[in-house]
Amino acid sequence: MSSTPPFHETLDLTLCGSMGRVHRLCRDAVTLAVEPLGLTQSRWTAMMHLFHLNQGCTQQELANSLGIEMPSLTRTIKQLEQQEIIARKADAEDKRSKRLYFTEQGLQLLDTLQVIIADVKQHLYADLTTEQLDTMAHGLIQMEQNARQCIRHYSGDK
Amino acid sequence: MSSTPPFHETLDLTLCGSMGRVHRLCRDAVTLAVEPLGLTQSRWTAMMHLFHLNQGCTQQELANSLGIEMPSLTRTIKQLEQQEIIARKADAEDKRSKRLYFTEQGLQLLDTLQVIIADVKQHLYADLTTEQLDTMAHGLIQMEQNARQCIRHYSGDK
DNA sequence: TTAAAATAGTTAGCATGCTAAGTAAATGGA
DNA sequence: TCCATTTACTTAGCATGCTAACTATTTTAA
Repeated sequence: MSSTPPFHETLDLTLCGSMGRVHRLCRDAVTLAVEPLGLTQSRWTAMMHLFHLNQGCTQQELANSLGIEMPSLTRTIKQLEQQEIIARKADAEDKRSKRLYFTEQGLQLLDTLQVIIADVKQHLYADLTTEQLDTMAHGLIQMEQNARQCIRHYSGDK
Repeated sequence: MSSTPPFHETLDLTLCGSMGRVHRLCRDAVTLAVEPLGLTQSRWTAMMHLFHLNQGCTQQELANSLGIEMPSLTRTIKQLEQQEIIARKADAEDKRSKRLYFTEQGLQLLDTLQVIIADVKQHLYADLTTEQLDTMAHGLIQMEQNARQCIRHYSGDK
């Protein structure tokens, strides 16, 4: 027994591959469930984050919340605007900024979306205890910090 | 205290967003570290998996190991072949299959790659105990199963 | 034995992340 | 005050995942 490798070593080369795979699968599950609403992953994710940030935030704030870069968000915002789910209004104070709001229809769609996502989430978390989920969440945060430091190490510092 | 929500609830809407983010960051960290070798993420990942499968496997087997679809792999294989890191040889038994082998240079590159990845991995896992990593690995497997079932639920079964 | 179904691989084109480089507005220091 | 820097956002184009649809081969079954 003492020579058995730790379980996670057997799973994947860096755990990263598994995370990518689980990420894609969870994403696909939700996207499939919300398919009737005509939303892709990037769109429903942005909607959920906009809801949690409260309306009226800037694109920069939303991008930070999503953990993606601005250009990635620009495309999604444009689509949501074309679908008339959200509206962009120039900030009166700072003419560079655009603030984001749900339209009337957008709010209705959001309601439906929330219900569906809550349901899917239950399925995704099935058979996982709160302790397990919390351990995973803490681990993810730690790995995120490690990775960022690692990136700094290999790029900036030479 | 009793009304405090579980930690993972505060982290992200579905944990999926975090996984995607950590996945991208880990991937970037390794890719940056192996940059001198001229390899992108999909290429070094494929090399590592090919090594673990032993040479001579088919593209289908490698795709399964990587958890990606065939067309995604085709592109990567083509690049690795152009870089003369791997070679494809038609199977004598089954003319549809192509078996994958490292070239001489490919093997040398692999050696260097392994050393670098082992190093990066240490950084990425810093401050995480074996127990934590194992819990995460088990959780990921469970979530992967849940997601697959969920996808079946929303697509096939109606 | 031969036509239908399954399997290995490819090509074409979409979704979503990224970086690099550009525009317009705000800010800060000479 | 005014030019240089910074900031918010956009555009262009790449990397890597995907599905759909095609070819060629193998297997299955009538």
